[in-house]
Amino acid sequence: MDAVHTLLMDHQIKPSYTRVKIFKYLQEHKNHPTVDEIYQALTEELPTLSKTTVYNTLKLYIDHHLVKELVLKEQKHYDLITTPHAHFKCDRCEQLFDIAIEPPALDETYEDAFEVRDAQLLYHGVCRSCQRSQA
Amino acid sequence: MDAVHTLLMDHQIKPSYTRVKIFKYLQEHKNHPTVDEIYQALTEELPTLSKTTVYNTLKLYIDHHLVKELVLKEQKHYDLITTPHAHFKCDRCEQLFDIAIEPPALDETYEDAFEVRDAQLLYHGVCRSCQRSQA
DNA sequence: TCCATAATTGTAATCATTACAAAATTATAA
DNA sequence: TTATAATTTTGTAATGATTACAATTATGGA
Repeated sequence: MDAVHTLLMDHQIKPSYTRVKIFKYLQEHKNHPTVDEIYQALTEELPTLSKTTVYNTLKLYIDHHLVKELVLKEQKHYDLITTPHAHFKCDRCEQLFDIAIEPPALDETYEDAFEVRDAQLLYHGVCRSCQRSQA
Repeated sequence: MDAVHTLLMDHQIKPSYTRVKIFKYLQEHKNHPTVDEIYQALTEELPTLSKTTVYNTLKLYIDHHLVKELVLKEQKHYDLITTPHAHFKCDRCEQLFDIAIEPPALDETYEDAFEVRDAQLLYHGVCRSCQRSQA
């Protein structure tokens, strides 16, 4: 039995051929691939693969907390620069809240490898009033 | 003289009527508006305003570090869930690097107001090799 | 084998953003 | 002032990732 098979079954996901392939691709390519990269890479082995399937499968994994989506695409928002701070976005009401936390600075391990020009810290979840108004 | 006029001039930006209006809108609406919200709000006062102008003006302010762009829109990337960690994105070569820093937890001030389900910490800047290969 | 269910595909629609060229406005110099 | 140059603004079209959705295909059980 395949470890990926078992893992998917454990999460009530039927381990179809395509799903296993996509999962293994993620295991073997930890460089945060995009949908297009996954699609391009697998289309040789799976000539009938469609991009929609890649989207669907990733969504399935995300819903089951097997995969994380890295940079949420949404509209851009604009802010007059004040002090560094973070934001909380409610996934229900879509509201954006300011949070008075500064993104942590990079320590010595990284500070000569990367010249940081900006940092963004974004929390996601459910805000108070949406928690209350839940059925 | 208007304070916004002076501020823009200080940053070598000609304070045109439209530019001042957009800047003041941001000052008076700190709720992180989108391009569309700015456009919709100002289109009454400035009936000939175009969305392109809003985009252009914001880009100008961003380049002069007067305004910050809040959630960068780009392709989504996918990552198998491991431990919480941060990322560094090089603005030159577009590469994405893992950073072993955990996004800070929300303290007592916020913890009963927000139910956090996810946090993303993203650094932007220039990576080592791009710093070296600069003219 | 037949049927029901689920998985996969492909095309079209959506929508924020960008490119670009034309038009309008403003500044400059004679 | 007038002509000319430079800049700002506009509007339309293109781009490109993502989603909607209906059609097709595969799968597993009776």
